[in-house]
Amino acid sequence: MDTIRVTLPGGKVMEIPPGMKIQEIVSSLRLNSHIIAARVDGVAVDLDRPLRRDCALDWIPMDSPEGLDILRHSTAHLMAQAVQGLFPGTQVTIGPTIEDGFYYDFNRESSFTPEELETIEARMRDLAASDLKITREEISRKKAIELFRSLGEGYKVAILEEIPDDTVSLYRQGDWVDLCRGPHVPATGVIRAFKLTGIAGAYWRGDERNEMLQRIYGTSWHSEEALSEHLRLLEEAKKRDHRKLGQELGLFMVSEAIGPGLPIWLPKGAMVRSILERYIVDLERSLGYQHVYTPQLARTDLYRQSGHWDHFKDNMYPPMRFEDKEELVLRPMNCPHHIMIYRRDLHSYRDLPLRLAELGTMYRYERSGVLSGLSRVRAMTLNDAHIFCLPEQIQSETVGVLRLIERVYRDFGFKDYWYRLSLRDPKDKSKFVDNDAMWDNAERYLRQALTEVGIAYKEATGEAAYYGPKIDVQLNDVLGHSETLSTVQLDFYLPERFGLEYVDKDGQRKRPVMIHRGVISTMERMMAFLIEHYAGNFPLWLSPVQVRLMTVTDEQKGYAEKVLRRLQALGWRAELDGRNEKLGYKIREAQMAKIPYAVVIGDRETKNQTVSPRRRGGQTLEPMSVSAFIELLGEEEVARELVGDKPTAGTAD
RNA sequence: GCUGGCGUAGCUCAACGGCAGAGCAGCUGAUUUGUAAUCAGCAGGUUGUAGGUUCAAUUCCUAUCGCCAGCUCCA
Repeated sequence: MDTIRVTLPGGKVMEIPPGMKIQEIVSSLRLNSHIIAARVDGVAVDLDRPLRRDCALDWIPMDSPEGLDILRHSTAHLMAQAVQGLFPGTQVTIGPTIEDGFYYDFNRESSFTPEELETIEARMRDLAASDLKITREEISRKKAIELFRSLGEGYKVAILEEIPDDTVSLYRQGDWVDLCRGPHVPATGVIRAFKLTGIAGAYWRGDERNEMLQRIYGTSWHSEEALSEHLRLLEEAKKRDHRKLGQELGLFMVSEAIGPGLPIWLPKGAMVRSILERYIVDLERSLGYQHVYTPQLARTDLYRQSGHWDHFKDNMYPPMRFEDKEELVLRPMNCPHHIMIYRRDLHSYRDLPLRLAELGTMYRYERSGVLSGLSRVRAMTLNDAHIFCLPEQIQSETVGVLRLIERVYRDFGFKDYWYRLSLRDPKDKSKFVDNDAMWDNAERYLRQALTEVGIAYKEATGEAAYYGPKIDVQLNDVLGHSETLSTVQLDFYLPERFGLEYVDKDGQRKRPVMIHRGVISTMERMMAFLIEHYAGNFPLWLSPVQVRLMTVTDEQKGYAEKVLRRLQALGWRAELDGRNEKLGYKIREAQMAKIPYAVVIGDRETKNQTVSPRRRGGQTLEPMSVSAFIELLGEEEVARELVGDKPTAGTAD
C-alpha cells in the first residue's frame, strides 16, 4: 500500500504518499498563509508533521482562538530567544499563553527595565524578519536533561525531572532551543503583530517561599489591525475603571491620612450605597431574613473559640487591650456575633430555619500589595446573613439563596458571571478544619442545590473557606480580573465549636447547620462592580442625582424653582443649575456628571408650563408637562433598566 | 509582604541640577445665552515625608509613606 487516505475539512478525501508533511498538503491545495497548524484526528500538531496513517485533517487558522493561542505561545518563544540573545546567562523557566497574550518567566540577576523591553521587542522583530524555521524534535527525557544541564538551564532540568513521559519534545528556531509540547507556528516570520506589555516579579512555581523570577508580559495577534484594536479596547476599559470614575464623579475617596484600604464614601457615593442597602434589606426581609445590628469589636476569646484565631489570624488586626481589662479585636467576620444571637434562645426545630442578616462592618488586615480602590479594602460592610437550619433544610435553603442571587443579578443586569464550587484541597488539609465526613457531606449538598436550580459551575480545589466548602459567584472587573461577588458557604463546624442546638421532634437536642451567605457582597466591592458595569452611567433608580434642571436665562428661575420643589417633594433627586451660563455649557456639565436627565427650562417651557428633558445618551424628548415627566421617571425607576444610553458609553473626552 | 514603575496646584499633565509652568476647576467682573466648553482678570505650590550630596535639588543618593502593574492572598 503506497498511499494513505486523508480526509480534508469538508469531507474530501485525498490520497497521499505516507510521510508527506501537512505543510506540503497546505501548499498543494494553495490554501492561504493564515493556516499555522492543523488537527490530526482532533489533536493539534505542527504543519511540519509527516502523516503516516489514514486520518482526518482540520486546519487551524491564525485568527481562530486555537490559532491565536499557538501564535502567542510561539511569540513567547520568540521573546525568550531574544532575551537570551541579548542577556546571556538569563535562564528560561516557563512561558505559557494567557487570555489575549502570553508571558515568560526568566531568572536573571537584575530586573528588566522598560528600556530593555523596547530593545527586546526590536530584537524580536529582527528574529521575526529572518523567518527562522521552527522545528520539532523528540528525544528521550534523559537526553533532554543532559542537554539543558549543559546549557545551564536548571529550571528546565527541574521541570523535566517531574515529567513522567520517557520522550519529550524540543522546539528549535535558529540556534535557540526550548523544551515544549507545542504545537508552534511553522516559522518566526508568521509572527508580526505583537507588543510587550509589562514587567513584573513572579515566584517560581507560584510559591512565595521560592525565589522571585522576572516575568515579561506580551500580546500577539494575527494582524496589526487586531493588535491595535486590542490595545484600543484596553484603553476603553481603563476609562471604566471604578477608581478613575469614582474620583471623577465624586463617589468615594481614599485618604492617605486616614489610611490605605479605608475608603471614604462621598455624598454621591453614599447616596448610591444607601439605595443599595435599602434594596437588599427590603428584599431579604420579604424572604424571611431578620436584620440585626452587632458591634464591630469583640473579645479575642470569641475568635479563639470560633477558630478564626487559628485559621484567619493573618487577616486580623492585632488585639487591643485597655489597661489590664479584657482584650478586644476588630471583627474580621460577623458569624460569631450572629451565633451569640442564636444561642440566646433554646430553639425548637419549628423555629428553623432562622435567617439572621446584617450589613455587617468588619475589618481585615490585607497585605499592602493587594489593596485596590473599593474592590480590595481593609474596612468593609458585608451584605451578610447566617441561616441556621436543620440538616434536611440545607438543600432548600441553599436553593433559596441561589434563586435570590439570580434575582438580584437580573435587577442589576449582570450577565457575565459564573459559578464556582470551591472545595478544600485534599492534599493540603492544613488550611481547613479536619473532618473528612463533614466535608464530603457539605460538598454533596452544594452540588445537589446547584443541580436543582440548573446552574452550571466550575470546581476549584483549595478555594474553600476554612470551615466548609462554598459556592462563589465570580464576575470579571473591567480589566478582566475575576472577583467573588456572591458566596454561599456551608458550615457544620462553627455550630460544633459553639455547641449550637435545637430540640427536635423527638425531644432530643441536635446540631443545626449554618449557611453563611453574601449576595451583593460588600458594599465596597458591589459599588466598584456597579461603577464599572454601568461605566458610571447609573440607571435612574441608582443615580445619586437623577435630574438636573437648567434654565436658559435668569428669566425662568422662578418657574424652574417651582418645578424643582415639586420634583423634590415627590422624592426625586433633582437639582437646579440656574447659573448665568450658556445652555450648551450646562448640558455638557450634566452629561459629564452622567446625570440621567438634563431638563431644559426656557421661555417656551415657562410660557406653556412644560419641561424639555434630554436623556444622558443625547436623546432630546419633546416638551412635556411636569406631570408627564414625573410619570416617565416613575416608569423608568421601577424598570431599573438603563434607558437611552449606548451600552459602552465611556467618559466624554 | 515580594518585584518593578510612579508621587509637581483641587483635577490632568509640563519643566529633569540654575527664579516651578499650562489647561480645566475655583474666585471677581463683563456677557442673558435653546441641547457637549462665552470672554477677561485674579488667586492657587516648603514639588508625598525625612535625611544626604552640591555654591545650587522638583531633578542625583538613602530611608519612609502612598499609588499603579504583576506575584502571593482574598469579599
